Amino acid sequence: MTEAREPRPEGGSLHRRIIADIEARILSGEWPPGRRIPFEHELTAQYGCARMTVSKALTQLVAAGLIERRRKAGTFVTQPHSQSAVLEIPDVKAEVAALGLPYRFAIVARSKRRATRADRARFAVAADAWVLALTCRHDAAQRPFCLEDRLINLSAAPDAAEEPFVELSPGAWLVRRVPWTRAEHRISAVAARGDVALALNVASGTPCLVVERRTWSGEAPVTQVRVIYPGEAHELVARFTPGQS
Amino acid sequence: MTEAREPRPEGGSLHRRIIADIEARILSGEWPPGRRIPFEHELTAQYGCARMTVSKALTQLVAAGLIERRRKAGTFVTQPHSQSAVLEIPDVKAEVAALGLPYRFAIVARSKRRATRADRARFAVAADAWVLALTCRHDAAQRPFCLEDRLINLSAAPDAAEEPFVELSPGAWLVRRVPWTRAEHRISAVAARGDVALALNVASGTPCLVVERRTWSGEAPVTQVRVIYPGEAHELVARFTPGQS
DNA sequence: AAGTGGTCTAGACCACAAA
DNA sequence: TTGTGGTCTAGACCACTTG
Repeated sequence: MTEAREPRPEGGSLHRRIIADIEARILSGEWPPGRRIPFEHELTAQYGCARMTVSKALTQLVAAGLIERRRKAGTFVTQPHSQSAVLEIPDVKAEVAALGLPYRFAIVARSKRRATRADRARFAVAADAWVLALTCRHDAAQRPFCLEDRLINLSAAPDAAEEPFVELSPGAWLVRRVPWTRAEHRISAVAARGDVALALNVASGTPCLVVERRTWSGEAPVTQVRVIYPGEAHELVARFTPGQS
Repeated sequence: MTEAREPRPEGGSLHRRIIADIEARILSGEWPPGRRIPFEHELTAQYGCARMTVSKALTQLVAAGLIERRRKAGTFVTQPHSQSAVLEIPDVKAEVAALGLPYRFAIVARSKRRATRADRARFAVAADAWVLALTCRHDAAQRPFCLEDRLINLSAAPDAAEEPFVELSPGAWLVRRVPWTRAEHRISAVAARGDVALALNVASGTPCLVVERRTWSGEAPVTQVRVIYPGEAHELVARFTPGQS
């Protein structure tokens, strides 16, 4: 049975207030890394609530990486080790729209073939697999915004072979069609050379930001893409606020 | 009272199995974006468990971004919009150690001053605030690995003024001393010029990867740092597996 | 051996949005 | 108005780890 209890006074639910309280003590330095925080039963008494409510709060703080829990020993503030941040990788169209510029894309090269040795170096597809190679230029305000060089594993996305990619760019089309379970991104800086410099309309040697993404569905590779952003203007932004739950 | 129930057969707790089941249906495409998934009371019946157990599972799937919940309407598979990935930003020392190379760092410039106009452009510190500007070169195997240009707000970290930064690099020292609540990272590509090219021992114009990080504690700025990695070799890696909870 | 966290139950009341 | 999710309770048993 549920007894009468006081109404929630302030910012939302009780377990959120517990989270906020503990988080504040950790972030202020009052509870430094390594320090044991009160046991569940102590917090239960302190907040006058059921154990499950405290447990819910602490579980979320574990997920946020602020605390660690060990049976019999207790709950401890984690030692900060490596920072992690959530990197948003938007669709190029959305990215251009966010700048308030008109967007356009065009397929500049297309080739359906059996995977070559070079293809297999980019992406672990079977030697005899059919792949679709696409090069796509994305424009913002009639100027080159980025160049996309993509390889699609046609056994994972057979429909791609017949798709003209008129309405949707290859990336947007794939994200709607093929569910993926794993992705890996690599970000690096390169100098634009030859065809790339030409397509992006920059001088050879111009530094460019490169985002390479591989996507799998289960164990099967789906696509590999290399997006090249010209010049020093483009920025990827990642933010992290610990315990934003 | 708790009735007898079957022992947990397979991979862990019941709510984890519920998570795995639903996740599998979403990732396989069986439940496409926008589709309503069973109500809590249906899942409760299906798994023969209490409502709270289902709720716990669904709450975690919300946190993972796989589903959205609307009162009275139900729970729906989210539309994929922008991909997000967790970017690990390790300490430089750990980064070099991971390559199996000997690590060393050296402070190459140090200046304590009141914030200049240029400093305030980098970071929103008060006009009369004391700041510590540091330039630090990190070496791997006796060769320049990256160049760190840092500004520390001395009102947030007063001890930094007297710290020689011999044992720990400024970044490692700060992470241990000053709790931070918010960080923002910007990643871009630039060409090495002048002093930077000299310090990194590369030709002028060499493309470099730049990671700029600003850190706050509450509303107060703590530090701003710009880390420049020379050449085309360095890569930042980010991975994403949806719903790894 | 004892005490911690991990998980689960069978209820309950409430807030909110859709019909 | 109605039915959904949001939150909470007061128990319970179990697993693990440490002393």
